[in-house]
Amino acid sequence: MRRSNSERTEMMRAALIAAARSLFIEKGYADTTTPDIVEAAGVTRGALYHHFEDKKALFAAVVADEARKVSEEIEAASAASATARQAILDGTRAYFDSLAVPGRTRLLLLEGPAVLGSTAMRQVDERYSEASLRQGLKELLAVGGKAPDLLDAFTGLLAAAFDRAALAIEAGGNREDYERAIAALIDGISVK
Amino acid sequence: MRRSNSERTEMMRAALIAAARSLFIEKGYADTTTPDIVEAAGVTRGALYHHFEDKKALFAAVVADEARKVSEEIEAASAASATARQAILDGTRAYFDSLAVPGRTRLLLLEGPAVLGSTAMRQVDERYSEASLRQGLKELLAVGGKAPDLLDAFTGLLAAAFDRAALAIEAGGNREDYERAIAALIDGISVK
DNA sequence: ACCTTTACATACAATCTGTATGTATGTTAT
DNA sequence: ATAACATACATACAGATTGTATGTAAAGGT
Repeated sequence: MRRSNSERTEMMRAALIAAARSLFIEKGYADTTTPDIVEAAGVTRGALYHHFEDKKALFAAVVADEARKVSEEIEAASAASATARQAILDGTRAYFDSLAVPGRTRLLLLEGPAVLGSTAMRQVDERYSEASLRQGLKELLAVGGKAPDLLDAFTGLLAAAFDRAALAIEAGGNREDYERAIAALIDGISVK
Repeated sequence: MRRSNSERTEMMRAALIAAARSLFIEKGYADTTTPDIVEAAGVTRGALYHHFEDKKALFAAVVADEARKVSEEIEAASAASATARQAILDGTRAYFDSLAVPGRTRLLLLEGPAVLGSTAMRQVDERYSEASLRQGLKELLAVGGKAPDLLDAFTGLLAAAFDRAALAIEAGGNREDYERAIAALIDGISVK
């Protein structure tokens, strides 16, 4: 079968990312070897090192893929919300749903920051999921007549709280409790 | 010089932990090799693998040491606080001070969860620093006449927020802003 | 003093990563 | 259409790292 180079590249990258994703989730970054990955993808290490600079770059591609999916699901869930408060709460629930996809917490919350560094990971987070949270909080503070000088701080702190909640829920915590606690935090900063 | 076996063990373990700590902070877990560590400690790999099961176990010992120090500093800072609210805020500031020690955020917040796993790391956190936060929140909710059914959730969420604040401060964020934001979160959940 | 156990050093085997090199397939220009 | 080139991928290799196995010296018990 004859395929163009761009088609070959696209398919090969997708195959390697899919195989790597599965193995990184199952065994973690350190315990996943490049021979493992290429065997799962049915190719050789030559293909991997042709399309990715190194193992870390492939991991970064996997993480970016997941972050984009999470972001899209949050946007879809909160786009039609009536109020700023409701948009944040809808987005929170969508975030929990999205992070409940097996392996995502490991990729995005545990291994990502360690392998890629906190600053690189923060940039990914800010570019994707934190952007909508910041917007929601901005409107919430505006509605409540509060100064927006702590907007950045609140955004970061709440994003971290969401992350922890997702991990706790995965570990068996009661999702309802965490949703109520987050609602309480949101309401606490929006009223004086 | 003649030393007892227990003395030898204690000194060797301390020397290995100190050397490993320095290197893990400087280069990270993956890029620190066991030859590096034993060379810095002035011994051979035989000593390392005699006292620790593997490289990960040595890392765990380093992390546990740091977590204990952080916990002690929080306890010392909040022991004499007048109110529950003040105890939490004093503890928060002590936490930021303690996490400002170079390398601690990397060890405790970034590499620890990834290398040791989130559950193992959570147990360390809960055993040490989160215990005092939970106690403070419990009193705070009691004083405010609020039900303690979300105590666990609030403890986890706020602990995560503290962690994020420590990372943000280290990355150049304004510490005052984060302390004010945290105070706002605390006050938000303590009043109705 | 002898024997056992513990502490540590040295030697070894099995991977794993990244690179260098070789080959086949696709692309472009004449 | 085919020569010339670029891209995609496979194979081969060198260096480094981990954990273990084995050997030696020091300590502890009887």
